[in-house]
Amino acid sequence: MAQKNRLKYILLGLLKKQRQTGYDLAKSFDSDIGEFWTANHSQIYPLLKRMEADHLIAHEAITVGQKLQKKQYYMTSAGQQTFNAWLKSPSDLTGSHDEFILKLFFIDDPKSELLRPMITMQQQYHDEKLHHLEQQFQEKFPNQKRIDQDFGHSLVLRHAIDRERGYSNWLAEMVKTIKTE
Amino acid sequence: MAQKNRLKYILLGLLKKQRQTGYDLAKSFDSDIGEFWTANHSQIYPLLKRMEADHLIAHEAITVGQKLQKKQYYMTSAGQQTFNAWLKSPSDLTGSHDEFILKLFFIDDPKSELLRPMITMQQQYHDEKLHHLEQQFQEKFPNQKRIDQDFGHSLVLRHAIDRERGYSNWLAEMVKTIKTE
DNA sequence: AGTAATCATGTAATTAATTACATGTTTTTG
DNA sequence: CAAAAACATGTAATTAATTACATGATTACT
Repeated sequence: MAQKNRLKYILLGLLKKQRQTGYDLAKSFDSDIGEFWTANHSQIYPLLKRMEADHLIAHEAITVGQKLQKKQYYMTSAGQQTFNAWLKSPSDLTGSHDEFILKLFFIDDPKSELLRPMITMQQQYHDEKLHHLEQQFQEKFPNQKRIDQDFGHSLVLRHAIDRERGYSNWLAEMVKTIKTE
Repeated sequence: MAQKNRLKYILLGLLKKQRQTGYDLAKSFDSDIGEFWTANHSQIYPLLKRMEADHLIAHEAITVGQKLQKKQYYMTSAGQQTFNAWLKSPSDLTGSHDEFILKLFFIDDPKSELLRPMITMQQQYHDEKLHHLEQQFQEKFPNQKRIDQDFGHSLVLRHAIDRERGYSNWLAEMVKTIKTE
């Protein structure tokens, strides 16, 4: 790929909240931000180096225990600026790649016997996903105070929930459509 | 990137409908399939060669006019099998990358003055997109007959429209939320 | 005290995808 | 008929991202 390197901005955004190590940053993709973006440590470590060379971030070496060396990264003011500029820039919307939709596109026969099992599988996935997201929201935002503290995150989660509901409804509608056909 | 090479299956799916050239295939991404996937000719031509080497497709050379050489690609039975196996396989859902959502995630202050212009921009984009998609649907599927002929495509378009409506509603809700805050 | 899990950081090989470079033919339009 | 637009096919350079390889330290558990 030769994408837009959005990971750079994610790392900046995460470092803005608190200084942390590459390991910590990588972990974020297992939890909160992982809900809608992926990255692994082998991509993160080299990128952090590059970003430091570009003076967007810097690090402080910390020794833990006897020998273990940690690198606490933090944002520079140049990084701040770059990040803010990104927030204000127009967003690229061409990245939505839903493989199921893609498959569906190629089913030209409404009576195809492939359709029903495909939809069932998808329903299962999205139901689970919806349930998971709702749980996440309750866990992370049980009250208004928490929402105000991490507003963007709450909006994104809410959006994800909305999206899953829409998806589920659409799948259910589809089942009805092919049932009568 | 090292993605799942879904383009391979797209090309197979398109060739299944009719034999065509790499140029024709590339053009598909400017119209119908371009609604939700991107690819350019410099990616397509080499991939077609590789797929032919793998015996998923084959081509027939056609001379147009005096000199122009076209390559009409078509699916082999092995290609058919590969394509069908893909349709039946579980779909990878990790590819949804909405940059706006990503930005939103990092706005932790509900009173941030960045929020409103960001949303306005996004609303404009999605309203246009919605309008475009609705037009597309009317153009391509004016009656039930057309829908039955290209069922999957109609479902996908309908889904895209649904999604845009959901997105617009969510954005509108968000505006209300930040207005009162 | 031993061991498993987690913390912590990197590199190498491969593949996917974008942008730019490069060339020539045929058809349409003024 | 000349020019522009569209047809047609490729390669090169670069960047992004995944998977696998590689190593070692610290903490938690039994």
